[in-house]
Amino acid sequence: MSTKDKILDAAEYFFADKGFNGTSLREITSKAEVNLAAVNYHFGSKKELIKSVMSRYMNELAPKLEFSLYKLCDSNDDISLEEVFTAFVKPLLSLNEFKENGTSTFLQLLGRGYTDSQGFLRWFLTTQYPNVISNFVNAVKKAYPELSAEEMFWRLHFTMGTVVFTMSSSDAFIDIAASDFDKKIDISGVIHQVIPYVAAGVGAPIITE
Amino acid sequence: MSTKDKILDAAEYFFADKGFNGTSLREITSKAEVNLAAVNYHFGSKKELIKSVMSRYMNELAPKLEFSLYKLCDSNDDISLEEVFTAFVKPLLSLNEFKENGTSTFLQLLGRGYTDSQGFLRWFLTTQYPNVISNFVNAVKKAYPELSAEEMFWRLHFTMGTVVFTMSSSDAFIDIAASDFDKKIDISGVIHQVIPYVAAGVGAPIITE
DNA sequence: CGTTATTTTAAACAGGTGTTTAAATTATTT
DNA sequence: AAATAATTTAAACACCTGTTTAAAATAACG
Repeated sequence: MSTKDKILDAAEYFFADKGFNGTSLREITSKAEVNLAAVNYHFGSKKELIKSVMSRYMNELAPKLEFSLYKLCDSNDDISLEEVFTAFVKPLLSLNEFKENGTSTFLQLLGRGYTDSQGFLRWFLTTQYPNVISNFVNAVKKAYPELSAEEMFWRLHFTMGTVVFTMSSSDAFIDIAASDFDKKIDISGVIHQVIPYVAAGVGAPIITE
Repeated sequence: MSTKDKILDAAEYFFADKGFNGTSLREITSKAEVNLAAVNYHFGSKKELIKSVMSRYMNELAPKLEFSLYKLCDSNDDISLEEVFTAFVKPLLSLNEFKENGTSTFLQLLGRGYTDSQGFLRWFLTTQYPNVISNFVNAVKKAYPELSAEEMFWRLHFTMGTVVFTMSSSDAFIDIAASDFDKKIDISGVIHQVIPYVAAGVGAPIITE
């Protein structure tokens, strides 16, 4: 394995668990068993390393997600919000074939990206992968055309919050759920719990008053 | 104003904006115009300072919240989930009288507490203020008795995520919304947008399959 | 082989972190 | 007013941070 890949693997491991700010380059290079200076040599800076870690996943996920959402919009049938959110499941779970624990790692990273680092990663994702977002918005529009642009704006951000927050702490939640309900759950189980929730949230009646 | 209060005020200002890890004691003491060593003298450590910042709000909020939720459960009438979440509004908004921008500051702090610092603050809040949680759970149970304990567990965590994530970035969202929709919104506006969403999410039909 | 490139290495850099110390100052109490 | 206690202060502590440097090692190419 190349030095670059060794660094990326070690970086994503710590980034997902402890956030970007909470992870030092020395932790990363020590786990990766490479020299400290290798990060700056291969990536330029820590900020670029963070981008690279996210890009590796996004480049894998974005096309699948775009296609899955596009297909849904393309048909002439009516679609439900549940179907819109279910369109995320297969692409997300396919990350487990891309990398071990890929799905939950990616979702945790996404959560970190939205809370750490004062939103620079949010900017990075929305500018680098705008089609995912626009396809998603189109699908929601088709499923719930009465939703105004403003309500859409808020509800999609609420949804983002639900998913990102849940997933960034998914390991802790899964542990608690396991001990409280004596029931083994994995990341796919959490996803199937969250879909009815966000679908109902986005599909909530429109505020009239 | 006492040194202790000056530190608390400066600390909450930076903590809300940049997180606990992202704020240094030197930033705090410099804004508070007190000596660096004052933090350790008055609070012992940074960790204890974080707890104190949170406690100041929680001690103000917890009794009001408990009472508001308790009153709702106490009546013989049927209650809706919307009513349950609406019970949070007045206590939360009353923080604005307690401190300028108290509501949004507190909610941002809460968001930080759940993502920063690997969950030690989550532990602190759930152990120090358990009655808020249990009253809340009881209210939800009364509004939606068909919900199993496990579904309740997940949906309340999803709700936590929605609120906490939204509020920790509420300033950014409010800015975007203002420029995109030409409409001035404040923290109370966001709260009224989020209630139908979480009420519908928690009230989503039960998964049978 | 010999000569470039590329990559790895140890060391230092400049700056930041939370915390502690002991002396100086202010408040309180006797 | 004198003695004690509480607070504030500047300085240092030990350690960690991302980044840079120049020399050493490895790889690629003519």
